[in-house]
Amino acid sequence: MAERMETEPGTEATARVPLSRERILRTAVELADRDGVESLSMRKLALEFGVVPMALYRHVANKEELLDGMLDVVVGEIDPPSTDEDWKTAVRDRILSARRALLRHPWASRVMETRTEPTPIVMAYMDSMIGMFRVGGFTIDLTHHAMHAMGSRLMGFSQELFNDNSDTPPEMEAEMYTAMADMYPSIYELYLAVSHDDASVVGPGCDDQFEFEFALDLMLEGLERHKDRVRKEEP
Amino acid sequence: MAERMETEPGTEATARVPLSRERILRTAVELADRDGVESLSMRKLALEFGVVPMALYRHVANKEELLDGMLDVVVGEIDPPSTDEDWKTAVRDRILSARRALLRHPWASRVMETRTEPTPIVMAYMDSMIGMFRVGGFTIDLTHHAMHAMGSRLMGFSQELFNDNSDTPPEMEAEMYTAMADMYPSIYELYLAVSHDDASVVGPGCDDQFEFEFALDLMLEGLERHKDRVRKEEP
DNA sequence: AACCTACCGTGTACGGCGTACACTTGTCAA
DNA sequence: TTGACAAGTGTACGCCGTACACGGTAGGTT
Repeated sequence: MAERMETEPGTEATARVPLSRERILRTAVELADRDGVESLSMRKLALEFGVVPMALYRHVANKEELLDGMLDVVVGEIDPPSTDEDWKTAVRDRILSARRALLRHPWASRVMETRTEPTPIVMAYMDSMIGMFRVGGFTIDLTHHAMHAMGSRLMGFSQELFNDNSDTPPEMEAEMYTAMADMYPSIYELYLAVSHDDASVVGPGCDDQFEFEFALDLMLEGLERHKDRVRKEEP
Repeated sequence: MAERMETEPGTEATARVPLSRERILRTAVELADRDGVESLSMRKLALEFGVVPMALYRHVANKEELLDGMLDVVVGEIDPPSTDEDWKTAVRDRILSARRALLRHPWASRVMETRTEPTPIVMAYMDSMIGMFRVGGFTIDLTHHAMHAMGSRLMGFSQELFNDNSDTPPEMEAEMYTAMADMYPSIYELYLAVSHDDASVVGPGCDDQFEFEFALDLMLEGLERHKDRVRKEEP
């Protein structure tokens, strides 16, 4: 229905917009954004096109390949590296761009975890990231360590370690925490500190973006020190 | 069959070892270790006990709760914090213990990603980790940032960023990389450096353990500097 | 005009999954 | 003896991914 184009107004003759790998991937991403990747099935996706499930298999080999393709769409949204900045801000900006892409598609990081082989597009992303360290003056060894060290941050996310998506209302959450004070004293103490420190954050809770950048800068500064150390040792 | 106990030799009278939440969780962990968590199903798990699938539901509410319980088993294998060391080595040791637990059960980190709410056991782990920073002299704010910064490392793993579990033999892998040299020059350069640097590593490839500790120490040193900086500012 | 050939979507079917719900069976206290 | 309760059973439902044989349609060749 939604996928028909009237060739002439008032005519019964209609033509489907033909399926294509691109269209399938884009729609799958939208569906996952809207309803969550868990509920994405080949059958529902086909329904979205008004088409029988097996029709999709002309364009993607199977569901795994569909997921790979969806990740490619997301990775494709990451900005290319800037060329007129020092390595540190260039890497920083790019990683924050990756993070933005993955926040737009919250399922993506979880799906990324399940992949065993990178697609060419992901490979290209890694490659250019390695290149950024290299032109920044990193030795190949330090670049290697840096890539490992950045770990998940390279893909623009780090565990939010239980993203606070609970469906409990805030006032009840406070109650819950005070009830836990005996059992988990340190968590409680941290909760108190964070929830009373409303100055820097809008409302109680923590500023994920700040935390992400804190960790990122910790790593970047550490890497910079390593780099300079190596420089001094081989004058 | 395997789950029967002969009460008397030669007698047909046999008694099942009764099901229990503990036994179910342990067996599920073994099954996931052996065949991968993807292929773990309630039906196969029941089969392992020679029991009908629905029997399991007397002991675990549903599959989600089963997975939660399995993670609890894994987290239960993490050593408790040592009390007679400085914070840095204590935190370091504990995280490496967590990493060992998660390497023993490679499915665990992936499943952890899919959880939305922590179990009490995971909460307790977090709590005691927070406590380690606190007794180490961290302010509550810095502790907060530290917990976020350690991110996945707190759970003992960081992305291995495409664990090299490919089923291609090593000699073909070399070929593959050289074929990719034009497309991904930086990856190729890195590959060359790593595969020729056999001195520190047994065989070509990279020493994941070394990389993990490199990143870990980068973070710990960065955190230490932050801590000392705060100290000096408020004498 | 007749026919061949590719391609692309269809229809049917299979085996596997999680789990709801009603049932039997075994155990033990009253 | 009975009756309650817990533990395991059997059946069934609605999902899922996808193998496989089929039909229709457009374009090129004869």
